[in-house]
Amino acid sequence: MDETAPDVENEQCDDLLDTIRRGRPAAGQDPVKRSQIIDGARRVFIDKGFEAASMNDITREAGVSKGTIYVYFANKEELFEALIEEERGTIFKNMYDVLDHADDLRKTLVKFGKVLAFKITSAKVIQAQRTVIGACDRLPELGARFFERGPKRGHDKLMVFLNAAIERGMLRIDDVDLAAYQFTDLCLAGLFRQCIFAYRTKAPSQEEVDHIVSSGVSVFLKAYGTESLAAEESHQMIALEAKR
Amino acid sequence: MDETAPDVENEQCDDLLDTIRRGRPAAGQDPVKRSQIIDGARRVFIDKGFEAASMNDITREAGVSKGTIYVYFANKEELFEALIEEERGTIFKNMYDVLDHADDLRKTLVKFGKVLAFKITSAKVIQAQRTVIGACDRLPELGARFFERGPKRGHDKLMVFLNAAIERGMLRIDDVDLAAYQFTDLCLAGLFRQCIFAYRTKAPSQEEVDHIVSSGVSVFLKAYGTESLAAEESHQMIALEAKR
DNA sequence: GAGCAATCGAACCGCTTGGTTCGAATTATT
DNA sequence: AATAATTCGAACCAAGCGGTTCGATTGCTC
Repeated sequence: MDETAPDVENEQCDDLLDTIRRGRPAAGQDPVKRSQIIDGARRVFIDKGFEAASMNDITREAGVSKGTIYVYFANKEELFEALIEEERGTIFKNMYDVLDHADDLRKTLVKFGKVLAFKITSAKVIQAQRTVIGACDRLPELGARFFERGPKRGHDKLMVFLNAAIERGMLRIDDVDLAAYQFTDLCLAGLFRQCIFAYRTKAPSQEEVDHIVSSGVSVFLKAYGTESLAAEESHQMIALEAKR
Repeated sequence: MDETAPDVENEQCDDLLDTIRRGRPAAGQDPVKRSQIIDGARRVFIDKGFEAASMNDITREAGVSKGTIYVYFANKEELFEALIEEERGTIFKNMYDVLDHADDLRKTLVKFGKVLAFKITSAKVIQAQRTVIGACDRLPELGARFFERGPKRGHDKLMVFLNAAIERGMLRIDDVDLAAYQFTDLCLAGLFRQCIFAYRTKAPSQEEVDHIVSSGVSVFLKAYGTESLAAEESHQMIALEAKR
């Protein structure tokens, strides 16, 4: 690290002290203004892509002067990275909660699959992903970070869930890591590639997603479900028919 | 159509006649020069993306004067589209031949899956796909066309193959269209999204692809294989063990 | 070797880019 | 009301953009 460079963390600390002392955010520290800028940036970046988006567009869209933007963000790349970081957070937040209150295995998988498929193929998320993908030749670490802290983190949570199901004797899986990827891709079955290349004006319909996911879960369970899962399910079936 | 505009097709025809008559390509008709331009364009577009690539870069890289480029292509977009059109052709050409000389079902599916996974996740193809994805907000029809004439066409061939296997009583599938997507995505199992966001410097190893594909085919056949497939496979197994 | 046409290469156009600067206006604390 | 500092807005910069033009050059055909 460059020894002559000012220590960023101390600087921020000083700014924070200033804020407390004077009851007013220091330059480039007001979170409201910051959001305002990022909100404008989001609209511009996402529908123009990184390269085509101009700082002047963002200025206009955010209703903030150019000078101010450069107080909050050193340059275009830094602004973009901050935006994507936030975007990633909101996209993947709570996406995997379904896995925590598990009841029936099949039902849980279907519920999870639907949430996943819907989120990942929604217009907003597809556009955001396109923007990241388009920029990730120029900013290689951005794409890697996006994947690592987004999809990958969810993948890990899914693995934990699958391992628990294995423990309970409901699944038999050799390579859980691979199986988790297979499950995710079964739930998306063509949707992701189709959407990312040719988003069909509107998102896939509820019915379409339902059909794909329930079929995907069936395939997954036929491959990895154990006899005791089958027994439990037929037991439920009988109970259901008895009720009828 | 604009009646005053010269008829493009007749113009090309005249040019062709000129070529034959004079033994020399007409302006903007020399296929060698055309390739030379596209080759340069490929290098620039693919590693800079559509927006960031400049016509001057391409001029330099192709070793062709700017004026000449504009004789062959009306503008940047047209050049880019021509490039992608060619790229799509070379990527997907022969990719589905494996399906034509079918012998053993599982073996054929594995062979096909490997070809698919390798192609789609190779460095060159990933970069090309990124470029298309990055540009497809600005050129929406390009992405749609790419998908339609590339992945979609292969998908259709796979459906034909699956239908034949159903006819032979080896598979039992309700929704063949969906099943074909499931198969493709089972063979890629996470690879595509992983590569497109965070290409890990080198392509997935042969072993990795082998593992993923053979596992994917197993899942697929457990879900959709019939008893007669199982019978045939166990029959082969017995023959194999007898030989040992 | 004469004639012709495609290619070259450089200059040029108007425009936009990311980024910078600075005095004026605004805002909140004291 | 005085003070201090953030924000504004507009002008400004050099650079690069896609695209065009045109005379010089090259290389082929006859």
